[in-house]
Amino acid sequence: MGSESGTECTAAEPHDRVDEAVRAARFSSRRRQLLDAAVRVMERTGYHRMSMQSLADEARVSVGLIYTYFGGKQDVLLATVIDILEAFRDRLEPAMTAAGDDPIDRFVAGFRRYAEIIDENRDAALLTYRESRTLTAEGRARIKELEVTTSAPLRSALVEAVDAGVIAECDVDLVTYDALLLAHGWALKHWRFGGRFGVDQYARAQLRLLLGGLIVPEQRDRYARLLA
Amino acid sequence: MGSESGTECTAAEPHDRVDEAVRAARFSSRRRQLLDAAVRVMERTGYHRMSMQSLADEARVSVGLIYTYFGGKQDVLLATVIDILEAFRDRLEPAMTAAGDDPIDRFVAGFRRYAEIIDENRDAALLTYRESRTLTAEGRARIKELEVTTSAPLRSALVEAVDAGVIAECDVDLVTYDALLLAHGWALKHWRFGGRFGVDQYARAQLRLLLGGLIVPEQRDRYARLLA
Amino acid sequence: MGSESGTECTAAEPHDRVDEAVRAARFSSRRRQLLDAAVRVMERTGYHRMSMQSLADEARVSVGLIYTYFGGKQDVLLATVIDILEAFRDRLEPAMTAAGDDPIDRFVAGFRRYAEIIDENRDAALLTYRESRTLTAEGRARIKELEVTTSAPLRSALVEAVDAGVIAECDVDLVTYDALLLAHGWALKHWRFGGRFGVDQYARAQLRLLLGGLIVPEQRDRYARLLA
Amino acid sequence: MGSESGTECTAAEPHDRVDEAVRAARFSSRRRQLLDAAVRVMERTGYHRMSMQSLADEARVSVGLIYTYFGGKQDVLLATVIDILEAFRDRLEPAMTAAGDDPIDRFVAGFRRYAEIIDENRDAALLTYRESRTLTAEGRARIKELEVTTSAPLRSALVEAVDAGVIAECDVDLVTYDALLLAHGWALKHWRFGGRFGVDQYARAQLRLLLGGLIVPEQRDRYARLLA
DNA sequence: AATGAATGAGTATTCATTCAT
DNA sequence: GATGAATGAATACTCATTCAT
Repeated sequence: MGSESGTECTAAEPHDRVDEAVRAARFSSRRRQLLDAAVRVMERTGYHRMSMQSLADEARVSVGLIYTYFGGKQDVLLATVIDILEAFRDRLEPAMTAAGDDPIDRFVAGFRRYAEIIDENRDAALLTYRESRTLTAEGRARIKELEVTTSAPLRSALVEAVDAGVIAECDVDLVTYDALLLAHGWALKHWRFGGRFGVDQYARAQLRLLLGGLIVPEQRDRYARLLA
Repeated sequence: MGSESGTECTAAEPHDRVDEAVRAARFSSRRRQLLDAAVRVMERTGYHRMSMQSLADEARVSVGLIYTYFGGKQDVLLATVIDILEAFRDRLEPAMTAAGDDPIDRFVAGFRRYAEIIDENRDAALLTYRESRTLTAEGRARIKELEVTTSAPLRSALVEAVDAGVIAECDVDLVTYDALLLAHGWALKHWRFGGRFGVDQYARAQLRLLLGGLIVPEQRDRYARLLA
Repeated sequence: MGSESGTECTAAEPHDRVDEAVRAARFSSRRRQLLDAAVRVMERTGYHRMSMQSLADEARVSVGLIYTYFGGKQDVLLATVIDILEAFRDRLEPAMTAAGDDPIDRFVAGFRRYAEIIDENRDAALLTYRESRTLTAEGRARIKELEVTTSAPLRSALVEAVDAGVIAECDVDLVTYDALLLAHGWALKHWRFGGRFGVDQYARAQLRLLLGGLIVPEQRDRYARLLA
Repeated sequence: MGSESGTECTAAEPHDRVDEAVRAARFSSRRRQLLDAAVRVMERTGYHRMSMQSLADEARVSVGLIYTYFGGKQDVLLATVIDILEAFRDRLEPAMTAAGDDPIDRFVAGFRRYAEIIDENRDAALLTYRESRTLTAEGRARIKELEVTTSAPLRSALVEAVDAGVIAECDVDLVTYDALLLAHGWALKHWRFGGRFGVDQYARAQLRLLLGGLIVPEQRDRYARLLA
């Protein structure tokens, strides 16, 4: 607390700062632990069947502790969904940047990475669809915002491609959304297509469909490898 | 069944047949009444927040009566989802048949009708996505089956189109599924695109995307009106 | 419900009326049963320690049923307190009327009856004091109102006595309140005085104190039996 | 006690005595700080709604610290009530002594001071009534004892007055209790009379009532100023 | 067939208390 | 002495389901 020492206040501050940092780190790691447990439980049982007790058990903590880190059950859901969406956001751009300057290449890389992430978190990815109704209007608004942010890089690539005359004029918002929807389709219907092929093939097939009609005839040869 | 009539035994049979028919009709109409009420309540509150009491209130019956027509709350959900899917199934084929012999025309008509039905029952259409986890494995299996049946006409049209060499070789199951998914997209993101355009335009845009890359170059002129 | 019979609707109505009456009676008796149980439990444990389960057990019903008759735990408290106050209100006036026309006699009779009722429900009578803070502002307002209504006959008797010149000018509201307070004192300190004397003597002693200073010297002889 | 000092054994004693005094003072001041905070919180929310966290917040200490100074929540309540009663006890006698030798004058001074203290701590004064049920039998016994101690000076004055023939024979315990009860009435019904008059007037009115009937006719002139 | 009163298991949330630091 | 993170028992309230009428 506010120590009564007069001279050592300069030394006190960094100590407090460290203390605070340590505390913040502990707080974060607990939250992480709880969010991870929440995803696991919800994958097993869905949000509604998840009891706070089962979440506590999964995270190896007491029920009460959950309420130190989250406002309540619904807040756990919101935080979980946000956490997932942030993972998408944070991992999409690097993959696209690594793909070079060509907008189509970047779009393709982005879509692939997106599909891969979904494949890694198939059940988690579906929480957004399934439980959005459960959230408050505020929570839903927050999520819609994040969805827009997340999809921005894919959208930018499309805009560039249109500007460069590589793909035909089209409603980029709609196409971006279609891409995300088809990517989510992998999680939604994995029970049906999972046995038939892997994510890679799924992504390739969907990209062919998406881009097949969009890339202008003159550019088709250039992207033949995608359209084959 | 065991009616309490004692004296009219001989005349009973034909009478009972009529009775039975009347009874069956009443049974059906009550079920209809309840299913319609269920859809309305679930549109408002979702399945989990729907209490049997609120369902009874909406249908203007007593709670107890629901259990005469359904096995329980989950059974109401299953019946509701099945009811919706059956509506899809029953209304899809007529629309496609009316579109003539051309497989592409039939596919287009089918997709449009599908999108229209979704537009008419936007919230109901999403129940499938949202609440599938709630159902038992058996219920889910039943629904998957119905989905396949429902989509069969669209799939057939695609197969025909491939056989006729109008569209390129492709995974027809996947394309059929993509079509359904994009149609559902209208319900999923109505909040985003509903203000921008109507179902017709939405369907047209999605069809352009779907077919743009599939119709072989030689046939493009013929379907120019779709691809413009 | 709305029967489809056309001719017998005149017969239907009285039936419904009876039905409703029966239902209302059942409702009342259940409420009574629950309120009585609530008083018993609260006498034993106080309001805060009373769990809904213990209330249900005491009333020999299920927890859920309580919520059919009351809005919740706090509502049970409010209803209990109101019930007690209504008993006071309903039993006070008859006793006073029976005492004749003399305002002092009526006041004395009222105070005695009041003290008697308190003696019969010593713990219940204290709920008002103890738990008023627990109630909502609305509930408290309701109770204050009832307190005023209940004490009205006592107040009227005092006003009459002042008007008749039997007792000295004074703040009748305050004296009325003092009377009630001293009556409640019997419940509050029964542990202390209960062994020393009975309610009758308690009431007599308090009346002597209250009236001793109020009755004007000229009238003292007339009420000597009270002041002895 | 067993201090961890090892080297300074010989010099230890006087040093420890100082230490102990300092420690006791610190202990007392912390307790004071906590009791004051407790009164403030309970005035706001009542005992049951007061969480240990809110008490800690109010006192600007950690939850854990409370347990160093009190046995638990209920002990905080007991200590608070005792603290209040001790304040009454400690402030009553001086006021009465200052009033001189006349027993009536002393009683009047005592009652006035009592009412004043209640006015200063209206909510705290009610804790005794409201939460006595919450305490253990032991705690309640302790409080009853203190109440007797506190009221002793008032009682003595009455006894003297009776012995001096100034007031009529009466149950002094009861009258003492009535006096305290009427004084508490100020806190209990402040919402009703607080707007009408101040404590002074309240005390005067109640004293007139209490003494009006008790002071023997021959002495009335002498105390006319009280009975006017 | 229809009612709705009654049940009671299920569950989110709170909060006094402890204890490692 | 002091902290506050962690515990877990306690409990109000909900609601699917049953069943006597």
